[in-house]
This record gives sequence, structure tokens and C-alpha cells, in this order.
Amino acid sequence: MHNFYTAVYDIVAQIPEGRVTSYGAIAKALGAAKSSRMVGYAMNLSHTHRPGLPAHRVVNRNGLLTGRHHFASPTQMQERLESEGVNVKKDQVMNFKLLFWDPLVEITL
DNA sequence: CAAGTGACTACAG
DNA sequence: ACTGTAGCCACTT
Repeated sequence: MHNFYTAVYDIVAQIPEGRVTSYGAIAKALGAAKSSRMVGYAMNLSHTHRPGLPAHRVVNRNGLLTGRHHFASPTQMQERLESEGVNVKKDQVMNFKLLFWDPLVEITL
């Protein structure tokens, strides 16, 4: 069992609606700050490991929707975010700093 | 086994 | 501010 992926999904599942976080932040919350790529990798497989996960709330450190091409539809990520009240312009989350949800700070164990 | 790839980041120029 | 390079690590070929 890959505890790492499971831990990633557990954190992603706790991202509140209308909020976003980054791969690096999740990696850091897991104590593996250097494994941000693995977080992205885990998200790529999330559809099989944990279907229904709000993967659209995870963006890169710039608030860019880098993973949108991996969704069922390239526009689904943006559509879902906007549906939650998150404004997206040119694949970039508006007000990203304000909407950013840091698992290290805001997580409730 | 070596080399390539990627939903990432940080740092240097 | 923008571009290029390098570190990172699991997985594929």
C-alpha cells in the first residue's frame, strides 16, 4: 500500500470548497517537500485510487491550472472551480494568494 | 540496467 | 519579469 498517495488524497479531500492549494504545499505537509512531483503523479492516478476527489482544487505554485488536461475535459477543472466561486482567468486562479489553503496551517487533524 | 518523462519548485542569469 | 537549468523521485520503455 502506498501510504504516500493515500496521504495526498486525504489532504486533498479536506480542501474546503472555493479554496485551492498547491502540489508543493501538500508535499511539504507530508514532510516530503522535495517530492512535489510525486504529489502531481498521485493526482494523475487519483481518478483510479480515489474517484471523486476534488483534484481541481490543486494547482501549481503560481495558481496555474497545469493539470487541467488530465481531466475528463480540459475545461472541466476551470468550470468546477468557477462553480465553487473561484474565478479563473487564462488557466490562472484569480486571487490565488487569498484563496490559498495551506494544509500545514489550516488542516484539522 | 540506462534513459526518458512528468498534474513541481527553486534558483541563476 | 522572463527564460533556462537543475534537483527531485516514481514509473515506463
